[in-house]
Amino acid sequence: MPEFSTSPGMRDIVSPESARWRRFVDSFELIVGVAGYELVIPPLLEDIGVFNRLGEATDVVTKEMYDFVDKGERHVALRPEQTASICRSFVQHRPTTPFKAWYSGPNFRYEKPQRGRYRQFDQVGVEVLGSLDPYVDIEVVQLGWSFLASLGLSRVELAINSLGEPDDRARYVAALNAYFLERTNELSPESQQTLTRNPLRVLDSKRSEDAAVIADAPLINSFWSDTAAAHFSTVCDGLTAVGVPYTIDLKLVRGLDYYRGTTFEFRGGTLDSAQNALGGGGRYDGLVADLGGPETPGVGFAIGLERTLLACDDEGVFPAADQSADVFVVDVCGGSVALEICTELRSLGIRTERSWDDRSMKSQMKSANRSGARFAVIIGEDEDQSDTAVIRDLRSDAEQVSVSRSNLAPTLKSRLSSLQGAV
RNA sequence: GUGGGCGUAGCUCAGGUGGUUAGAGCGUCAGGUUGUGGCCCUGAAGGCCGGGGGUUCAAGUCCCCUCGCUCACCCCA
Repeated sequence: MPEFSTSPGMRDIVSPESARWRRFVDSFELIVGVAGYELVIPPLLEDIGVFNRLGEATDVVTKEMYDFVDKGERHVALRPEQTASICRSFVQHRPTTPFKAWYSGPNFRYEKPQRGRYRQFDQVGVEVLGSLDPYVDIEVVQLGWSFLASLGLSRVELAINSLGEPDDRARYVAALNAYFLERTNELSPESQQTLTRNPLRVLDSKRSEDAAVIADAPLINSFWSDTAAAHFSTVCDGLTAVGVPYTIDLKLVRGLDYYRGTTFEFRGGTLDSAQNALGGGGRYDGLVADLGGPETPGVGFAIGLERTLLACDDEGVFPAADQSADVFVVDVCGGSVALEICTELRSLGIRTERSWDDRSMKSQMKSANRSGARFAVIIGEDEDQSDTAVIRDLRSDAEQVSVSRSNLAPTLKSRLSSLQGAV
Protein backbone atom coordinates (compact mmCIF):
# COMPACT_ATOMS: atom_id res chain seq x y z
CA MET A 1 0.00 0.00 0.00
CA PRO A 2 1.31 3.43 -0.88
CA GLU A 3 1.97 5.85 1.93
CA PHE A 4 -0.33 8.50 0.46
CA SER A 5 -3.55 8.41 -1.44
CA THR A 6 -6.27 10.95 -2.14
CA SER A 7 -8.13 12.40 0.83
CA PRO A 8 -11.62 11.09 1.50
CA GLY A 9 -14.14 12.27 -1.04
CA MET A 10 -11.44 13.43 -3.43
CA ARG A 11 -10.06 11.57 -6.36
CA ASP A 12 -7.79 11.75 -9.34
CA ILE A 13 -9.52 12.05 -12.65
CA VAL A 14 -7.38 9.92 -14.91
CA SER A 15 -7.47 8.90 -18.54
CA PRO A 16 -9.71 8.31 -20.35
CA GLU A 17 -12.11 10.02 -17.94
CA SER A 18 -9.96 13.13 -17.74
CA ALA A 19 -10.33 13.81 -21.45
CA ARG A 20 -14.04 13.29 -21.12
CA TRP A 21 -14.17 15.98 -18.47
CA ARG A 22 -12.46 18.44 -20.75
CA ARG A 23 -14.89 17.62 -23.50
CA PHE A 24 -17.80 18.08 -21.11
CA VAL A 25 -16.76 21.61 -20.27
CA ASP A 26 -15.96 22.31 -23.93
CA SER A 27 -19.48 21.27 -24.88
CA PHE A 28 -20.90 23.54 -22.25
CA GLU A 29 -18.82 26.48 -23.40
CA LEU A 30 -20.00 25.94 -26.94
CA ILE A 31 -23.65 26.21 -25.94
CA VAL A 32 -23.41 29.15 -23.56
CA GLY A 33 -20.83 30.87 -25.74
CA VAL A 34 -23.17 31.27 -28.69
CA ALA A 35 -25.75 32.66 -26.27
CA GLY A 36 -23.36 35.42 -25.32
CA TYR A 37 -22.30 34.34 -21.86
CA GLU A 38 -18.83 35.30 -20.73
CA LEU A 39 -16.51 33.24 -18.62
CA VAL A 40 -15.82 34.24 -15.04
CA ILE A 41 -13.17 32.40 -13.05
CA PRO A 42 -13.60 33.27 -9.40
CA PRO A 43 -11.04 32.16 -6.82
CA LEU A 44 -11.49 28.89 -4.99
CA LEU A 45 -11.13 30.70 -1.72
CA GLU A 46 -13.32 33.52 -0.45
CA ASP A 47 -14.07 35.31 2.78
CA ILE A 48 -16.47 33.03 4.60
CA GLY A 49 -18.99 35.84 4.77
CA VAL A 50 -19.65 35.44 1.06
CA PHE A 51 -20.99 31.96 1.65
CA ASN A 52 -22.82 32.59 4.88
CA ARG A 53 -25.46 34.24 2.72
CA LEU A 54 -26.42 30.86 1.32
CA GLY A 55 -28.49 30.39 4.44
CA GLU A 56 -27.88 30.14 8.13
CA ALA A 57 -30.17 27.13 8.29
CA THR A 58 -28.53 25.15 5.52
CA ASP A 59 -26.18 22.25 5.96
CA VAL A 60 -23.93 23.69 3.31
CA VAL A 61 -23.17 26.60 5.59
CA THR A 62 -23.50 25.11 9.04
CA LYS A 63 -21.55 21.91 8.75
CA GLU A 64 -20.14 21.34 5.29
CA MET A 65 -17.87 24.32 4.86
CA TYR A 66 -14.15 23.84 4.37
CA ASP A 67 -13.17 26.91 6.33
CA PHE A 68 -10.08 28.04 8.21
CA VAL A 69 -8.27 31.10 9.43
CA ASP A 70 -5.36 32.03 7.17
CA LYS A 71 -2.01 33.48 8.16
CA GLY A 72 -3.45 36.98 7.94
CA GLU A 73 -6.17 36.14 10.45
CA ARG A 74 -8.82 36.14 7.75
CA HIS A 75 -11.62 33.63 8.10
CA VAL A 76 -11.84 32.07 4.64
CA ALA A 77 -13.52 29.07 3.04
CA LEU A 78 -13.20 26.93 -0.05
CA ARG A 79 -16.27 27.71 -2.11
CA PRO A 80 -19.14 25.24 -1.68
CA GLU A 81 -20.71 26.56 -4.89
CA GLN A 82 -20.06 29.40 -7.29
CA THR A 83 -23.22 31.46 -7.43
CA ALA A 84 -22.28 33.49 -4.37
CA SER A 85 -18.78 34.05 -5.76
CA ILE A 86 -20.16 35.27 -9.06
CA CYS A 87 -22.43 37.68 -7.23
CA ARG A 88 -19.57 38.91 -5.07
CA SER A 89 -17.53 39.40 -8.22
CA PHE A 90 -20.40 41.35 -9.74
CA VAL A 91 -20.58 43.63 -6.72
CA GLN A 92 -16.84 44.14 -6.82
CA HIS A 93 -16.50 44.94 -10.53
CA ARG A 94 -19.94 46.29 -11.36
CA PRO A 95 -20.19 45.20 -14.99
CA THR A 96 -23.09 46.60 -16.97
CA THR A 97 -26.34 44.71 -16.71
CA PRO A 98 -27.71 42.39 -17.76
CA PHE A 99 -24.56 40.52 -16.89
CA LYS A 100 -24.40 37.01 -18.30
CA ALA A 101 -21.69 34.77 -16.89
CA TRP A 102 -20.74 31.14 -17.13
CA TYR A 103 -18.27 29.19 -15.05
CA SER A 104 -16.85 25.76 -14.40
CA GLY A 105 -14.65 24.31 -11.74
CA PRO A 106 -14.42 22.52 -8.44
CA ASN A 107 -16.40 23.19 -5.29
CA PHE A 108 -15.92 21.77 -1.84
CA ARG A 109 -18.31 20.45 0.75
CA TYR A 110 -17.30 18.46 3.77
CA GLU A 111 -19.84 15.64 3.58
CA LYS A 112 -19.75 11.91 3.81
CA PRO A 113 -18.79 10.75 0.32
CA GLN A 114 -21.16 8.57 -1.61
CA ARG A 115 -21.91 7.55 -5.14
CA GLY A 116 -22.17 10.73 -7.16
CA ARG A 117 -21.25 12.84 -4.15
CA TYR A 118 -17.72 13.90 -3.43
CA ARG A 119 -16.11 16.46 -1.20
CA GLN A 120 -14.54 18.03 -4.22
CA PHE A 121 -17.00 18.12 -7.06
CA ASP A 122 -17.17 20.03 -10.31
CA GLN A 123 -19.95 22.11 -11.67
CA VAL A 124 -20.64 24.11 -14.76
CA GLY A 125 -23.20 26.85 -14.59
CA VAL A 126 -24.51 30.21 -15.70
CA GLU A 127 -25.82 33.27 -13.91
CA VAL A 128 -27.71 36.24 -15.30
CA LEU A 129 -27.72 39.34 -13.12
CA GLY A 130 -29.80 42.43 -13.54
CA SER A 131 -33.13 41.46 -15.04
CA LEU A 132 -36.50 40.38 -13.69
CA ASP A 133 -37.75 39.45 -17.12
CA PRO A 134 -39.27 35.94 -17.14
CA TYR A 135 -37.63 35.47 -20.52
CA VAL A 136 -34.33 35.35 -18.70
CA ASP A 137 -35.63 32.44 -16.66
CA ILE A 138 -36.70 30.75 -19.86
CA GLU A 139 -33.34 31.28 -21.54
CA VAL A 140 -31.46 29.94 -18.55
CA VAL A 141 -33.58 26.81 -18.22
CA GLN A 142 -33.40 26.26 -21.95
CA LEU A 143 -29.60 26.49 -21.92
CA GLY A 144 -29.35 23.87 -19.21
CA TRP A 145 -31.78 21.65 -21.00
CA SER A 146 -30.12 21.90 -24.38
CA PHE A 147 -26.72 21.30 -22.86
CA LEU A 148 -27.89 18.05 -21.27
CA ALA A 149 -29.55 17.10 -24.53
CA SER A 150 -26.35 17.87 -26.44
CA LEU A 151 -24.57 15.25 -24.38
CA GLY A 152 -27.05 12.73 -25.71
CA LEU A 153 -29.12 12.41 -22.55
CA SER A 154 -32.74 11.69 -23.33
CA ARG A 155 -34.16 10.56 -20.02
CA VAL A 156 -33.62 13.76 -18.06
CA GLU A 157 -36.65 15.29 -16.42
CA LEU A 158 -37.06 18.95 -15.76
CA ALA A 159 -39.06 19.87 -12.68
CA ILE A 160 -40.06 23.47 -12.18
CA ASN A 161 -41.77 25.46 -9.49
CA SER A 162 -42.04 28.96 -8.12
CA LEU A 163 -41.49 29.93 -4.53
CA GLY A 164 -43.35 33.17 -5.20
CA GLU A 165 -42.33 36.58 -4.03
CA PRO A 166 -40.63 36.86 -0.63
CA ASP A 167 -43.93 37.62 1.11
CA ASP A 168 -45.64 34.68 -0.60
CA ARG A 169 -42.86 32.44 0.43
CA ALA A 170 -43.02 33.65 4.03
CA ARG A 171 -46.76 33.11 4.24
CA TYR A 172 -46.40 29.69 2.69
CA VAL A 173 -43.68 28.67 5.11
CA ALA A 174 -45.87 29.78 8.00
CA ALA A 175 -48.83 27.80 6.70
CA LEU A 176 -46.66 24.78 6.05
CA ASN A 177 -45.19 24.99 9.49
CA ALA A 178 -48.62 25.15 11.08
CA TYR A 179 -49.78 22.18 9.05
CA PHE A 180 -46.78 20.01 9.89
CA LEU A 181 -46.93 20.95 13.56
CA GLU A 182 -50.49 19.74 13.66
CA ARG A 183 -49.47 16.36 12.30
CA THR A 184 -46.01 16.27 13.71
CA ASN A 185 -46.52 12.93 15.43
CA GLU A 186 -47.12 11.35 12.04
CA LEU A 187 -43.77 12.51 10.75
CA SER A 188 -40.54 10.57 10.97
CA PRO A 189 -38.18 11.73 13.72
CA GLU A 190 -35.82 13.05 11.05
CA SER A 191 -38.52 15.17 9.49
CA GLN A 192 -39.62 16.46 12.88
CA GLN A 193 -36.06 17.61 13.29
CA THR A 194 -36.03 19.18 9.84
CA LEU A 195 -39.28 20.97 10.65
CA THR A 196 -37.65 22.98 13.41
CA ARG A 197 -34.97 24.21 11.01
CA ASN A 198 -36.79 24.71 7.74
CA PRO A 199 -40.36 23.53 7.11
CA LEU A 200 -39.88 23.78 3.35
CA ARG A 201 -37.35 21.05 3.35
CA VAL A 202 -39.69 18.55 4.97
CA LEU A 203 -41.29 18.38 1.54
CA ASP A 204 -38.03 16.93 0.29
CA SER A 205 -38.15 13.89 2.55
CA LYS A 206 -37.94 10.64 0.67
CA ARG A 207 -38.96 8.51 3.64
CA SER A 208 -42.12 6.52 3.10
CA GLU A 209 -43.48 7.31 6.58
CA ASP A 210 -43.69 10.95 5.62
CA ALA A 211 -45.38 10.42 2.28
CA ALA A 212 -48.97 10.59 3.53
CA VAL A 213 -48.46 13.78 5.50
CA ILE A 214 -46.61 15.44 2.66
CA ALA A 215 -49.28 14.46 0.18
CA ASP A 216 -51.87 16.54 2.01
CA ALA A 217 -49.62 19.49 2.71
CA PRO A 218 -50.68 22.92 1.48
CA LEU A 219 -49.24 23.87 -1.90
CA ILE A 220 -47.33 26.98 -2.80
CA ASN A 221 -49.48 27.95 -5.75
CA SER A 222 -52.35 29.09 -3.55
CA PHE A 223 -49.97 31.57 -1.93
CA TRP A 224 -48.62 33.11 -5.12
CA SER A 225 -49.24 36.81 -5.63
CA ASP A 226 -50.68 37.83 -8.99
CA THR A 227 -47.23 39.00 -10.04
CA ALA A 228 -45.60 35.72 -9.11
CA ALA A 229 -48.30 33.68 -10.78
CA ALA A 230 -48.05 35.71 -13.98
CA HIS A 231 -44.26 35.41 -14.02
CA PHE A 232 -44.42 31.66 -13.56
CA SER A 233 -47.07 31.27 -16.20
CA THR A 234 -44.94 33.20 -18.71
CA VAL A 235 -41.98 30.98 -17.92
CA CYS A 236 -44.00 27.81 -18.43
CA ASP A 237 -45.50 29.07 -21.68
CA GLY A 238 -42.08 30.07 -22.94
CA LEU A 239 -40.63 26.66 -22.24
CA THR A 240 -43.50 25.03 -24.04
CA ALA A 241 -42.98 27.37 -26.97
CA VAL A 242 -39.34 26.38 -27.38
CA GLY A 243 -40.08 22.70 -26.91
CA VAL A 244 -38.52 22.16 -23.52
CA PRO A 245 -40.61 19.56 -21.71
CA TYR A 246 -41.13 20.11 -18.01
CA THR A 247 -43.21 18.98 -15.09
CA ILE A 248 -44.55 21.43 -12.56
CA ASP A 249 -43.55 20.19 -9.15
CA LEU A 250 -45.19 22.37 -6.53
CA LYS A 251 -43.17 20.62 -3.85
CA LEU A 252 -39.82 21.35 -5.41
CA VAL A 253 -37.86 23.33 -2.86
CA ARG A 254 -34.16 23.78 -3.19
CA GLY A 255 -31.53 23.57 -0.54
CA LEU A 256 -30.21 27.09 -0.45
CA ASP A 257 -32.09 29.87 1.28
CA TYR A 258 -31.51 32.53 -1.33
CA TYR A 259 -33.97 31.12 -3.82
CA ARG A 260 -37.20 32.90 -4.55
CA GLY A 261 -39.47 32.88 -7.55
CA THR A 262 -38.63 30.31 -10.21
CA THR A 263 -36.81 27.18 -9.10
CA PHE A 264 -36.02 24.15 -11.19
CA GLU A 265 -34.12 20.92 -11.15
CA PHE A 266 -32.79 18.52 -13.77
CA ARG A 267 -33.19 14.92 -12.70
CA GLY A 268 -31.53 11.89 -14.17
CA GLY A 269 -33.79 9.22 -15.58
CA THR A 270 -32.30 6.36 -13.64
CA LEU A 271 -34.12 5.74 -10.42
CA ASP A 272 -31.62 3.61 -8.57
CA SER A 273 -29.56 6.52 -7.38
CA ALA A 274 -30.73 8.85 -4.64
CA GLN A 275 -28.36 11.34 -6.16
CA ASN A 276 -30.53 11.89 -9.17
CA ALA A 277 -30.36 15.68 -9.13
CA LEU A 278 -27.98 16.45 -11.98
CA GLY A 279 -28.35 20.14 -11.58
CA GLY A 280 -30.69 22.88 -10.63
CA GLY A 281 -31.15 26.53 -10.12
CA GLY A 282 -33.56 29.36 -9.93
CA ARG A 283 -33.98 33.00 -9.04
CA TYR A 284 -32.09 34.65 -6.23
CA ASP A 285 -33.18 38.23 -6.53
CA GLY A 286 -31.91 39.25 -3.11
CA LEU A 287 -28.44 37.78 -3.14
CA VAL A 288 -26.51 40.61 -4.75
CA ALA A 289 -28.01 43.09 -2.29
CA ASP A 290 -27.20 40.77 0.59
CA LEU A 291 -23.58 40.87 -0.52
CA GLY A 292 -23.53 44.64 -0.34
CA GLY A 293 -24.40 45.45 -3.92
CA PRO A 294 -27.33 47.30 -5.43
CA GLU A 295 -30.73 45.63 -5.54
CA THR A 296 -30.08 43.29 -8.48
CA PRO A 297 -32.15 40.31 -9.52
CA GLY A 298 -30.43 37.11 -10.58
CA VAL A 299 -31.16 33.72 -12.03
CA GLY A 300 -28.93 30.81 -12.87
CA PHE A 301 -28.21 27.15 -12.57
CA ALA A 302 -25.40 24.74 -11.83
CA ILE A 303 -24.93 21.27 -13.26
CA GLY A 304 -22.80 18.68 -11.51
CA LEU A 305 -20.19 16.98 -13.65
CA GLU A 306 -19.86 13.75 -11.71
CA ARG A 307 -23.57 13.10 -11.57
CA THR A 308 -24.24 14.09 -15.11
CA LEU A 309 -21.46 11.82 -16.31
CA LEU A 310 -22.97 9.01 -14.23
CA ALA A 311 -26.26 9.64 -15.97
CA CYS A 312 -24.42 9.52 -19.30
CA ASP A 313 -22.95 6.16 -18.31
CA ASP A 314 -26.41 4.89 -17.40
CA GLU A 315 -27.79 5.96 -20.73
CA GLY A 316 -24.71 4.84 -22.63
CA VAL A 317 -24.09 8.25 -24.16
CA PHE A 318 -21.20 10.73 -24.27
CA PRO A 319 -18.54 8.04 -24.11
CA ALA A 320 -14.91 8.74 -23.40
CA ALA A 321 -13.25 9.78 -26.63
CA ASP A 322 -10.99 7.47 -28.54
CA GLN A 323 -7.45 8.55 -27.81
CA SER A 324 -5.61 6.10 -29.95
CA ALA A 325 -2.74 7.20 -32.12
CA ASP A 326 -2.79 7.55 -35.88
CA VAL A 327 0.73 6.31 -36.40
CA PHE A 328 3.23 4.37 -34.34
CA VAL A 329 6.85 4.59 -35.34
CA VAL A 330 8.92 1.45 -34.92
CA ASP A 331 12.62 2.15 -35.10
CA VAL A 332 15.15 -0.60 -34.39
CA CYS A 333 18.17 1.47 -35.39
CA GLY A 334 18.65 3.40 -32.21
CA GLY A 335 15.70 5.74 -32.27
CA SER A 336 17.03 8.85 -33.98
CA VAL A 337 15.02 8.23 -37.15
CA ALA A 338 11.90 7.84 -35.04
CA LEU A 339 12.67 11.22 -33.51
CA GLU A 340 12.78 12.83 -36.94
CA ILE A 341 9.63 11.11 -38.17
CA CYS A 342 7.67 11.90 -35.00
CA THR A 343 8.67 15.53 -35.25
CA GLU A 344 7.58 15.77 -38.85
CA LEU A 345 4.29 13.89 -38.49
CA ARG A 346 3.30 15.64 -35.29
CA SER A 347 3.90 19.03 -36.86
CA LEU A 348 1.30 18.00 -39.45
CA GLY A 349 -1.19 17.20 -36.73
CA ILE A 350 -0.87 13.43 -37.05
CA ARG A 351 -1.09 11.71 -33.68
CA THR A 352 2.18 9.89 -33.57
CA GLU A 353 3.69 7.65 -30.93
CA ARG A 354 6.91 5.68 -30.65
CA SER A 355 8.67 3.51 -28.16
CA TRP A 356 11.87 4.02 -26.27
CA ASP A 357 14.63 1.97 -24.69
CA ASP A 358 15.76 0.25 -27.88
CA ARG A 359 13.33 -2.61 -27.69
CA SER A 360 13.08 -5.43 -30.18
CA MET A 361 11.02 -5.06 -33.31
CA LYS A 362 8.58 -7.63 -32.07
CA SER A 363 8.09 -5.82 -28.83
CA GLN A 364 7.72 -2.47 -30.57
CA MET A 365 5.15 -3.96 -32.91
CA LYS A 366 3.22 -5.14 -29.89
CA SER A 367 3.25 -1.63 -28.52
CA ALA A 368 2.13 -0.33 -31.89
CA ASN A 369 -0.77 -2.71 -31.87
CA ARG A 370 -1.78 -1.74 -28.34
CA SER A 371 -1.55 1.96 -29.09
CA GLY A 372 -4.51 1.58 -31.39
CA ALA A 373 -2.59 3.24 -34.19
CA ARG A 374 -3.91 2.69 -37.66
CA PHE A 375 -0.46 2.53 -39.24
CA ALA A 376 2.93 1.37 -38.14
CA VAL A 377 5.93 3.04 -39.72
CA ILE A 378 8.84 0.64 -39.60
CA ILE A 379 12.48 1.61 -39.74
CA GLY A 380 14.87 -1.36 -39.90
CA GLU A 381 18.43 -1.58 -41.06
CA ASP A 382 17.47 -1.61 -44.75
CA GLU A 383 15.18 1.40 -44.48
CA ASP A 384 17.77 3.29 -42.49
CA GLN A 385 20.39 2.63 -45.22
CA SER A 386 18.13 3.37 -48.15
CA ASP A 387 16.36 6.35 -46.63
CA THR A 388 12.96 4.69 -46.92
CA ALA A 389 10.23 3.62 -44.53
CA VAL A 390 7.75 0.80 -44.43
CA ILE A 391 4.10 1.62 -43.86
CA ARG A 392 2.01 -1.18 -42.49
CA ASP A 393 -1.74 -1.01 -42.00
CA LEU A 394 -2.40 -2.52 -38.59
CA ARG A 395 -6.06 -3.06 -39.16
CA SER A 396 -6.10 -4.81 -42.48
CA ASP A 397 -4.24 -7.65 -44.10
CA ALA A 398 -3.03 -5.48 -46.96
CA GLU A 399 0.59 -5.81 -47.99
CA GLN A 400 2.87 -3.34 -46.30
CA VAL A 401 4.44 -0.80 -48.62
CA SER A 402 7.81 0.83 -48.79
CA VAL A 403 8.07 4.54 -49.49
CA SER A 404 10.89 7.01 -49.60
CA ARG A 405 11.35 9.07 -46.51
CA SER A 406 10.35 12.23 -48.31
CA ASN A 407 7.10 10.63 -49.40
CA LEU A 408 6.31 9.21 -45.97
CA ALA A 409 4.44 12.14 -44.47
CA PRO A 410 2.39 12.99 -47.57
CA THR A 411 1.46 9.35 -48.03
CA LEU A 412 0.32 8.94 -44.43
CA LYS A 413 -1.53 12.22 -44.52
CA SER A 414 -3.54 11.26 -47.55
CA ARG A 415 -4.23 7.72 -46.40
CA LEU A 416 -5.44 8.97 -43.02
CA SER A 417 -7.67 11.61 -44.51
CA SER A 418 -9.20 9.18 -46.98
CA LEU A 419 -9.95 6.87 -44.08
CA GLN A 420 -11.61 9.69 -42.23
CA GLY A 421 -13.65 10.49 -45.30
CA ALA A 422 -14.77 6.89 -45.48
CA VAL A 423 -16.09 7.03 -41.93
C1' G B 1 -22.88 13.03 11.72
C1' U B 2 -25.74 7.75 11.98
C1' G B 3 -26.15 2.62 10.24
C1' G B 4 -25.00 -1.90 6.74
C1' G B 5 -21.28 -4.30 3.40
C1' C B 6 -16.21 -4.63 2.04
C1' G B 7 -10.60 -4.02 2.22
C1' U B 8 -5.51 -10.38 -0.55
C1' A B 9 -0.47 -8.77 -6.85
C1' G B 10 -1.38 -2.78 -11.57
C1' C B 11 -6.95 -4.64 -12.34
C1' U B 12 -11.04 -8.42 -11.20
C1' C B 13 -11.16 -11.88 -7.58
C1' A B 14 -10.09 -17.41 -5.10
C1' G B 15 -8.16 -18.61 -0.49
C1' G B 16 -14.35 -24.74 4.06
C1' U B 17 -14.11 -25.59 10.63
C1' G B 18 -6.66 -20.91 11.95
C1' G B 19 -1.42 -25.20 10.22
C1' U B 20 4.49 -25.71 5.92
C1' U B 21 7.62 -21.39 0.29
C1' A B 22 -0.31 -16.87 -0.32
C1' G B 23 -3.06 -18.51 -5.70
C1' A B 24 -5.91 -17.73 -10.60
C1' G B 25 -7.48 -14.79 -14.76
C1' C B 26 -6.38 -10.26 -17.15
C1' G B 27 -2.44 -6.77 -17.68
C1' U B 28 3.05 -5.87 -17.88
C1' C B 29 7.98 -7.63 -19.43
C1' A B 30 10.99 -11.40 -21.98
C1' G B 31 11.19 -15.59 -25.18
C1' G B 32 8.94 -19.33 -29.04
C1' U B 33 16.33 -18.87 -34.07
C1' U B 34 17.80 -15.39 -39.00
C1' G B 35 13.74 -7.58 -39.37
C1' U B 36 6.78 -7.41 -38.04
C1' G B 37 1.68 -6.76 -34.00
C1' G B 38 -3.21 -9.07 -33.26
C1' C B 39 -4.38 -15.78 -31.95
C1' C B 40 -1.58 -19.61 -29.36
C1' C B 41 2.50 -21.60 -26.11
C1' U B 42 6.58 -20.91 -22.33
C1' G B 43 8.82 -18.14 -18.60
C1' A B 44 9.62 -13.85 -15.38
C1' A B 45 8.69 -9.70 -12.47
C1' G B 46 5.08 -7.99 -9.13
C1' G B 47 1.88 -8.92 -2.48
C1' C B 48 4.59 -5.72 5.44
C1' C B 49 -3.09 -10.30 2.70
C1' G B 50 -5.24 -1.62 4.50
C1' G B 51 -2.74 -0.31 9.51
C1' G B 52 -2.24 -1.36 14.90
C1' G B 53 -3.14 -4.42 19.04
C1' G B 54 -4.91 -9.14 21.09
C1' U B 55 -6.03 -14.69 21.47
C1' U B 56 -2.82 -19.02 20.02
C1' C B 57 2.61 -23.41 19.62
C1' A B 58 0.65 -21.25 14.89
C1' A B 59 -3.75 -15.85 11.90
C1' G B 60 -4.95 -13.74 5.18
C1' U B 61 -8.23 -16.87 8.19
C1' C B 62 -10.78 -15.55 15.18
C1' C B 63 -11.56 -10.84 18.60
C1' C B 64 -10.95 -5.41 19.46
C1' C B 65 -9.45 -0.65 17.67
C1' U B 66 -8.25 2.39 13.61
C1' C B 67 -7.96 4.10 8.55
C1' G B 68 -10.07 3.74 3.79
C1' C B 69 -13.72 2.34 0.10
C1' U B 70 -18.80 1.48 -0.75
C1' C B 71 -24.25 1.60 -0.06
C1' A B 72 -28.28 3.79 2.57
C1' C B 73 -29.97 7.89 5.85
C1' C B 74 -29.16 13.21 6.37
C1' C B 75 -28.30 16.88 2.71
C1' C B 76 -27.25 18.17 -1.94
C1' A B 77 -24.55 18.76 -7.59
